[in-house]
Amino acid sequence: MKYWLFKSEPDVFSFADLKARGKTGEPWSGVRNYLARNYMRDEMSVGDLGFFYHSSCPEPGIAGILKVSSKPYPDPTQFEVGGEYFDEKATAEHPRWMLVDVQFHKAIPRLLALDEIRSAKGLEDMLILRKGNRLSITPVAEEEFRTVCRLAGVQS
DNA sequence: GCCAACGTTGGC
DNA sequence: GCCAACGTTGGC
Repeated sequence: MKYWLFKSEPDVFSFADLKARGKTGEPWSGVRNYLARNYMRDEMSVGDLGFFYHSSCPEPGIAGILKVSSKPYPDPTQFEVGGEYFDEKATAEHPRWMLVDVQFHKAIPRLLALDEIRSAKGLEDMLILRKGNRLSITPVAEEEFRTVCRLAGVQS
């Protein structure tokens, strides 16, 4: 089992939105970065857990816990002609972008704010804190996962 | 709105 | 294959 951090702008799609999807979950579509794609395509397994991180908003931080709920499959938005995520070089035979579905796993009692993450002992190496880090999906070490859960008051 | 970081693009 | 220019991200 691996652990991850998924970034999303809550104005666009928030942890509450994911929770509202219930067991249906949500395709993590629109990722157009190769490293983030590779994480989904090559390294994720059904049942992996991840933090849902709110970015570009008044209160950036970890808002909840999600679960990877599907195997990787082609991101359908790459085929939507005229759509925001259309990729003219992608074909059904050779899709360029792969994604997984995620679903709500567990609420956390309160948002763990970015500045708390930054000042917490044991979280110094989290990739989200790296200056200029723009990856929308980053791996999280098991120790880091447990530390965040403890700080956020989650039984893990 | 600013600015630093950094991935991508495209000319050579 | 190099590298400058450009666009995007994201915290502040």
